[in-house]
Amino acid sequence: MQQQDTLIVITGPTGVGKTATAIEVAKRVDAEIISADSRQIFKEIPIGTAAPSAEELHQVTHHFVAIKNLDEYFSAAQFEQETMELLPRLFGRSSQRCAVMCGGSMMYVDAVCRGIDPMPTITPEVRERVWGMYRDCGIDAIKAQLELLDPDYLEIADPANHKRLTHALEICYQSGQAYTQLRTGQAKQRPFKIIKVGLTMPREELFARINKRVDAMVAAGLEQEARSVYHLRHLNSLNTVGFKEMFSYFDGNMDFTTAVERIKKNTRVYAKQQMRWFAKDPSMTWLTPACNTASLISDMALHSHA
RNA sequence: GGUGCCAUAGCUCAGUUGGUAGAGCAAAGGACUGAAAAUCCUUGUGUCACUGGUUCGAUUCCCGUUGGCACCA
Repeated sequence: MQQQDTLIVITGPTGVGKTATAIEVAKRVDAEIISADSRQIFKEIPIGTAAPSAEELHQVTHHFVAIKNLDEYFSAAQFEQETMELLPRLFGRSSQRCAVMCGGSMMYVDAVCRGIDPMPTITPEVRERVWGMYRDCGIDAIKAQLELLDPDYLEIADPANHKRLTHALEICYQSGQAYTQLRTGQAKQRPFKIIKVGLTMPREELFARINKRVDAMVAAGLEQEARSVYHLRHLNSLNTVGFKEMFSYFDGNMDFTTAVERIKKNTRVYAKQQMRWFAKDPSMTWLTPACNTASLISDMALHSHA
């Protein structure tokens, strides 16, 4: 029987051990790895983003790791599109017709597994127009515009979340339609089987691992890495746990020890946010990392039937 | 040993002219459809150190105990 094209998704909170598991699974099913990580995609920040090591990258071919400059725009939608284009080639190269996607960026994982509604890409002009309005006139000006162009969204939106509100207005301006009209929430059908695995472990254990990993990052030269990109600190790609705290230290707003403590804390907070998001996903199979985890996952992919 | 000050949330502290208490941080819960490691929302019961006294009522005043800090010996 012909093996069906299968995407094995390995996700879970930061620090749980996704990278190592994914590499082992990829070897077992003769697959390449797609990284679903919104920060590891950038060059120049491998330490702070806990990117796969050179050795790990050498063991299995990875995609979407260290391919963008820090000032390049990238988004979940772009990730969806590029991944969908890439996947047929990866299935074709795998004797088991498998690919592995590994990462904890929640929107990226969903973008590929379920899809995102088509929306126009915001031009720099529109972005500047809306953000200029927000800067100069505040959130109420944004709300007033939405009241005119998309009152339905204003109704359901979080009134304090300026990012959501400005984004909605950007879409309205760019598309000439209400943002709400473009949002269907409909999941796309994918032409391959998806095995979605969430790695998890007791919170206490995960937090201990996170703390330890941050210490390891510091030992590996996080401070130096952060200094090397300090001049780009205004970029979204560096609005990232591990870097914003270091920048704060460089600016004299906190001492080094405090910065490291805050990185640990913010990483823990991020991990909880991921767990919360993934917990709502009914299609997820949860596993605790153990010595047989990779073999369990490959068996799920190779022996199940769609 | 003597004198003075302190003891309140996980931590740092505020406060109650006597009617059982609240900030910051930490922590917890939640939202999320094109910047998502982003962005945003919600949540404070704790023997007010212990024992006894005064009082209708004590975390608040008084006696003592314990612990801490400072100064004097």
